[in-house]
Amino acid sequence: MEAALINSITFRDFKKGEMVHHAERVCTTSCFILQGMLRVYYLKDGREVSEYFCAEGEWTNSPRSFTQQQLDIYYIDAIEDTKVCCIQVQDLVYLFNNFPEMERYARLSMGTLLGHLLERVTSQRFTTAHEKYAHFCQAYHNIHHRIPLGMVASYLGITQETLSRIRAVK
Amino acid sequence: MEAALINSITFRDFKKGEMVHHAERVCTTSCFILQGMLRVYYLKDGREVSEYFCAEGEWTNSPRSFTQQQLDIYYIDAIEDTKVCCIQVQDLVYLFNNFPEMERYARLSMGTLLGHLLERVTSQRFTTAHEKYAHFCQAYHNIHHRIPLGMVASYLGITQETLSRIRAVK
DNA sequence: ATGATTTTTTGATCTATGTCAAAGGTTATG
DNA sequence: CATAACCTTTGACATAGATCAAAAAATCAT
Repeated sequence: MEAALINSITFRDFKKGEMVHHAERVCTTSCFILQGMLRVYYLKDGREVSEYFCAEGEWTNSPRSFTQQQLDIYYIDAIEDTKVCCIQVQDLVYLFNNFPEMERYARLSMGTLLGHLLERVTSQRFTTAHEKYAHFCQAYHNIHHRIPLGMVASYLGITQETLSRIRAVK
Repeated sequence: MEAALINSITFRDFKKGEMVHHAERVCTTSCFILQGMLRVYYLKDGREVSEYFCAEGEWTNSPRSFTQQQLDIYYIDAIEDTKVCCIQVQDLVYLFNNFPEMERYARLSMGTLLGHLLERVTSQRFTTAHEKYAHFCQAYHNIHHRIPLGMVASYLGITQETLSRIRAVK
């Protein structure tokens, strides 16, 4: 299995601000971040809304587009110079079909992701902008300071101005 | 595999208002709803906050508690008289270990669930109470009228009063 | 470095939604 | 079938956070 895995992997570098995935294409690549940071976002009324941020040690793709091989709303870009290794969806399918332990790995890591998302849904309701920001800092504990304020604001669903004021008092 | 599956399954009935799962226990059972409706909720400042609703054809449990076998914040109750068939976590583990196709089924249905959750996170930001309610009606198209107003309000993170007014104008 | 972008902060309003309170409806129970 | 328990609606008022505008600070490119 190791050999099959190693053969499927390629390396890529992205400059800060460079596009990693475009919403007009089906996502066929999943990136494992070695260094740097990627942002998954979409456009709403012409504005970029950050969906989430991925840093070292995380797999990044446009989830529904990658798993279902169809179009979705998400763009991905690099918010720092970033080094990744990539796997193509067809190689991953091959691995799933030939190595059942991969299937288990995927199921378990999806379970973890699901837990995080559920927690986030929870944190978004019945909470003030302050509480949302506090939760964000906790969820992204050691990387939150690497993300520009405007992106954090759109992630939280509040305006830049409000977030700026929140940071000022804290 | 069919035999193994059938032997693991038991049937249960819940009356409207009856508790299905208590947050003080680890969740060891997953319920497949044959008829009726269950609600997953948690307590915030003594109030019940609905996390989501499950109807016919869906598996219901306390997600992190069931998959990680640890405590979590969620309670589950029946909001209608409900008939379910249940599987115990240890039986499911057995099936996963002995029937790789089960593993795949679980991974794929998790992927679907993940997509839904992501969409929900999206819908919670930058939307007015009106938009949130409209999205809810869409997401729960043919079952939303079966859910009491107060529960819908807490699901959306708005007050009952606001939801009542939204419904009035529409 | 130095001017040009871009990002963040600050200030002055405005509005959607929350809170509190009470009255109507509806459903369950002895 | 009556009374209690619960659920929904309506009203008056308060407030967190949005919007618009512009200054200040930080970052980028020549």
